[in-house]
Amino acid sequence: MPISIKDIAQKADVSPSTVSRALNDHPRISTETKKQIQELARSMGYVPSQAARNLVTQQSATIGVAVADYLDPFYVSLLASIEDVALANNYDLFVSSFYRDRQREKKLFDTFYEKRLAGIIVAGSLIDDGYLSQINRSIPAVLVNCFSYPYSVSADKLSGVKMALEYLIGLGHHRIAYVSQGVSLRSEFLRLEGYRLALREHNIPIDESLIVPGDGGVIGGIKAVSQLLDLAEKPSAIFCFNDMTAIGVMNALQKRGCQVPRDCSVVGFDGLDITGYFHPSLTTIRQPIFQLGYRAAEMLLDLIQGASEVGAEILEPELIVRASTTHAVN
Amino acid sequence: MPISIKDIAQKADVSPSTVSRALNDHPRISTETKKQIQELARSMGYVPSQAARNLVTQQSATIGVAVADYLDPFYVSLLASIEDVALANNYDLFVSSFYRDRQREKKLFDTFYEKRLAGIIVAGSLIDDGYLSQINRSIPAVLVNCFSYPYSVSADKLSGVKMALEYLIGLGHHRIAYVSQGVSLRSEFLRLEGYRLALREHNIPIDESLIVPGDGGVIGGIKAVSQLLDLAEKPSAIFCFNDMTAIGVMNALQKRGCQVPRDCSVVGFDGLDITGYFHPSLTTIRQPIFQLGYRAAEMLLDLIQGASEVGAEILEPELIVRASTTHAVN
DNA sequence: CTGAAAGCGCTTACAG
DNA sequence: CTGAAAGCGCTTACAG
Repeated sequence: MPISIKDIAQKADVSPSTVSRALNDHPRISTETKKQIQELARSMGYVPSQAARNLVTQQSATIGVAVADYLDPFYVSLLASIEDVALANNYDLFVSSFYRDRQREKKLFDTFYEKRLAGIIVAGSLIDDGYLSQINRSIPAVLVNCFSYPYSVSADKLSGVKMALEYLIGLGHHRIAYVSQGVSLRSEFLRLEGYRLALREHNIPIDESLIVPGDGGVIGGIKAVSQLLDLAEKPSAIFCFNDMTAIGVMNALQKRGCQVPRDCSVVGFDGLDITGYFHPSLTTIRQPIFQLGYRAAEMLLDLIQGASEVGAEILEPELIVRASTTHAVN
Repeated sequence: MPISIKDIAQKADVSPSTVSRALNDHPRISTETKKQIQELARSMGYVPSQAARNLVTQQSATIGVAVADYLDPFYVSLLASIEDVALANNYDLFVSSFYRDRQREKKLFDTFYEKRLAGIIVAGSLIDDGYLSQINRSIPAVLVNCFSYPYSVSADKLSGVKMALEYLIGLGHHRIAYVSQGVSLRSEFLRLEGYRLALREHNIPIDESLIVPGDGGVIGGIKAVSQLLDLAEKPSAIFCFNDMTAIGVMNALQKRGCQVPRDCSVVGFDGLDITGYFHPSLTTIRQPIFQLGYRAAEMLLDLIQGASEVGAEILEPELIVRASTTHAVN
């Protein structure tokens, strides 16, 4: 049985109210008794009950974070930056992954609500706008990479994809494949849009057989390659939905005896640290992951503290040229 | 203001007790009113307050998980398997990383206790046995890879290291370097012990200059390599504390023009999926990560449900031979 | 099968 | 500056 405020009060011969005030650094309390009680509490090994506190204050000092998949390092890095801000502001984090599953994502909101969390951050949501707009009624929420949501912070996907494509086109590539996520979400839509736009602007005809589905992970990238290498006219470069996909793509190419970048250039998307250590190191579009998480947390904190409008921020991605890309031979 | 059990009671014209019973599937309640109330609750969008429930029942249905570093995929995979078990048993997870920092790890225990969590799992603890033994007084705890703790599940490090070393020795390697974690914890001690033991058994003299410190991550591996390549007599194989270290080691070797495995073999430890996609793919000792997490969660659940003894389990690792190792040329 | 009552451990107006 | 009291939203013996 944990010791309570009452136990301390009894031992200190004061009322529980006084103990509570001492422990919470309330102004209306004599410095002396405050110190005494704090000391006593420590010596008794007192640890407050969050449940009791949350119940009476009708709020909790924990922030919920739902991410699409924490087996993807992108989300883990995001988490780390959110955690930085949260901890610095005395919030803790309740983290959960919905493993790219809509049903699990929806269930998470119930869990968050049962905990009466102070606010939530969702990254990689699979739920459409209609549902998302409901969230906000009860708990402040900030979305990452879902810029249609009023409170959100996103990387400019369209611009990122165009950077990648223009870079490849500049290297002389004309047959550029795209390995998608395989699920029609906005993040997918934007990349595809950017892909088509960039090609069109450079008068490169769009060959639909070069657009193959992945699954957002390594396996999807591997499967996509076997499809692409069976094509009569193979691609000279492959642009991937994200870095995990690109890892699979590079691996599969190398397994099939196709040298990267000599025989085929590969470009990823995300800018995961780990891709810098691959051989060859991966050329990729870096999302400002740290900033994304940092701002999301800051905006959420503002919202929690009563700000009525925090807006939707869009951050610029960046092209990181490494060793997985080179000129087209022709 | 969220709606409460009282609101439902009023609308249904019954007492709050009845509502509580209906919602909790209590046996002593008529099937009809139960259904009615459940239906009503749903239609009113009722979501129970965990704080209130936890306060009155004096426990919570959430399990705390503390991991050393969730930027290391090892811990993320572990988390995923723990989550499987927890969710299947209607527990949710409160996860936190202490980023290989003792102080942060200690603070976590306070947080766990404030939440009156049902139990905790710690992986990669930096705290010594003395402190660990205190944890158990208040909250059931299971440790992962800390087999001196009474309730724990660990991979047999010593045996794993010997497998790796014997494999390399079998390939004809005599100058085998070891890149450590750089912190003297049991997990480090065991690896070093296994390293020395294996060499001694095969009458290979131990050259202390071949034992260099890493940091458990990629950067440490990179730094270690520059130290090793400056040696007059270079190693022909490098055994690494873990896979992340090995990734750094491979990268640094390749950067210095040293081909893996032709010029130097590399062996990791952990068996992370991602290392199978590197080029060359990494030979490594696979810890049974899934089993580790799965059993830890099961044991904790047993403990929570009153089991007095769950013991300390030790699981066997496995050598995965891939492409980063080959015969010594001599 | 159902209700009234007590209580979980806190916080916070309200008096003094 | 301090205390007595009420109440947060539930659960659960105790009666009936």
